[in-house]
Amino acid sequence: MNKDAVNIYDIARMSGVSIATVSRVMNGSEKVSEKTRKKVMDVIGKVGYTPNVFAQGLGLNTMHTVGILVPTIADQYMSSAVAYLETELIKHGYDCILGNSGFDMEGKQKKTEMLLSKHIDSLILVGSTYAGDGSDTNATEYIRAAAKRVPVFIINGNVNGENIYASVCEDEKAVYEAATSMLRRGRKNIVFLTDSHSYSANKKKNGYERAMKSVGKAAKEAKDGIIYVENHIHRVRDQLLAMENLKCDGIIASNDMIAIGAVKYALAKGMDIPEDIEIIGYNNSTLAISCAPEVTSIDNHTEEICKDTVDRIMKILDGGEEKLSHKISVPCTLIARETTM
Amino acid sequence: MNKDAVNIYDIARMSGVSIATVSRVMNGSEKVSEKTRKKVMDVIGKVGYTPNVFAQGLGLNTMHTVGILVPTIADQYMSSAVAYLETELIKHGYDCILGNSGFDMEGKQKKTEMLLSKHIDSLILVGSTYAGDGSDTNATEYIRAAAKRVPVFIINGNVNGENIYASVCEDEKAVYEAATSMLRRGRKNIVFLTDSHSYSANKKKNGYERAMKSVGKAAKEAKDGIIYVENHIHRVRDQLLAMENLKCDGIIASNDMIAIGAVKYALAKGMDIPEDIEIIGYNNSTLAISCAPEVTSIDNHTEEICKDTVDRIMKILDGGEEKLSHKISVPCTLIARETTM
DNA sequence: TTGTATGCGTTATCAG
DNA sequence: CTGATAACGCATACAA
Repeated sequence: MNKDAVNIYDIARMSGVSIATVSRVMNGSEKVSEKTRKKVMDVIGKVGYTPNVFAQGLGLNTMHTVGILVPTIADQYMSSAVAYLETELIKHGYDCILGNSGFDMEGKQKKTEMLLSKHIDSLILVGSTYAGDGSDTNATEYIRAAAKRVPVFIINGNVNGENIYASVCEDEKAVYEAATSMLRRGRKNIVFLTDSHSYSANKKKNGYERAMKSVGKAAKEAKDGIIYVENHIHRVRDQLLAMENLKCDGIIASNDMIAIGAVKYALAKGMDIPEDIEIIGYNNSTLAISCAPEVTSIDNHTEEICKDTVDRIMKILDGGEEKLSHKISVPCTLIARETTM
Repeated sequence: MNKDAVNIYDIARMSGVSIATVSRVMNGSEKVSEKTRKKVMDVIGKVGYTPNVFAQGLGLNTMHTVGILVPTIADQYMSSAVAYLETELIKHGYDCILGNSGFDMEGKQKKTEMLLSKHIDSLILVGSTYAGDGSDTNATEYIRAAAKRVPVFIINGNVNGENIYASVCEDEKAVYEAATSMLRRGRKNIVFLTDSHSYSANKKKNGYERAMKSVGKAAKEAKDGIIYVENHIHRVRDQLLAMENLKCDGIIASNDMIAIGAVKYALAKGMDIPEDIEIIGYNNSTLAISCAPEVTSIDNHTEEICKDTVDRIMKILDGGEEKLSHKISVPCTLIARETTM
């Protein structure tokens, strides 16, 4: 059971050379005659030798592996991001190892440690939950600690520190513009729905508040328009239905799941969408088009961000100590559908 | 960069014992005095020593890691299954490493090889795509090859072979019953929508055909009711709209995405759901409740199957060569919503 | 109870 | 161009 059996010594013996030569052949060294290379390759081809990655890793201290940490892979945004990342990493000859951390601090630290212990060459944190709310530096100390060992990349979040790199989308701007355009269309009471205090959620919230203030709303009024909900369709709907004095003609949600809860709320209230109420979601996921009416959503360009992240990882890993900017941001795009006018 | 630096020799030196003793402490051996254990633990706690997993793996030939292969993690069913599997595996002290194989043979073989090369203790294949269509044994040869190295578990698929274990849900029965109940409610023209020829899709198809025949439909007629579509909401809708002589009052789909495409089709046709047409999806995913009307769906008990799979893996890994059945199956449950009467 | 010595499969250094 | 040999860090059989 679990017999790799054939090792470099076997190949060496079978092809009448030393292990050093076999190793050279495997690693494509120039310093080996075409004749012996062929001899060795023939044997390898015949018996199907694969180097033992542990032994390799032991010596080289690298596994050509990057760790990817997500709060939960059972989330459309995370799973699609992981899919993009994996696809890109493979192209560069890196495998990936996945960790589900959950949202609590203990899980995050533990899983970070787990990934680190696998001697990953780099660590990718997916989701703004890893950025804390952007203020508490204790909450992100484990990230800085990890960055002492390998370069850390955060997708859709930002943490300051040496060897930490961030890729974010311009959430603040996107929500500001979405809200502003609603206001231009004459909407009077716009609310913002979110389920989190993460870095990203806060940026969206700021965009909303700035838009509200730009049309003369008082700070308090803008704050009151922010409603915290659970990330669950029916519970969003029910929570809104339970708010008896809720009067709104526009909703911006921090993800599509919540937006669909809002749609269900509006339908339950007998409102016409988008005439009576406009709704905008976030992430432009499959959920947005599964709904009826289909939900206008802000696309945060996950694929682009992921590709870009992998590119930057390779720059550091291959190119050595090249200096690259610690943070890049990409603009979002509003995908208009049936829940806006 | 990437300095683990502190190894077992350091700890041994710092606590004035031999590396053997440190190793014993790390592995919780009985044969070490409380005094020295404490001494060593103190040092470890102070400097934060973590054993090098490569060195461990080199000697023991196990990494306490299981490989999970999915065609694509960017799929609700796969990602939720992976989440369940990972949660369970962690409880048993196993980490997991993920591979995205795609749906073509080359990717499947390649990624299987990749995972195997990481010295996983077991391999889990998620999705019936890995079972081929159940007939062509060439298409599953790489699975049998993998099973020579480690126990292989297939979620929602079946491949015969030594050291290969399967967990499936009773798709045939579930679809048979769903179709039968539609027929009992007086539906005359029921069609079955699927995007695949996988083991699981075929079982569902068989359930549909059996139900049709049970009410006296000719074999040909039953066959004609099977429509192959793409796994994409709008393309399903458009394909159905393009079929000018399509007349149906009942649709069963092999997943929720397709079912929602069917809903969109019915709505575009101006049909009333469920009065004019009933629709049943599969997987009972978030998509099913995001739609309006919300889609009746068959729950295939992913969580249960995943838990069960991990339990069986542990029986083999911990318990040695215990014989367990090569295939278990769990029943499905119909979750009635607004697209059925 | 503790320490010593060896093997695990590579890669890399250094002679030849 | 090729071969012998020393790391790499740990677990463990064997000694003490």
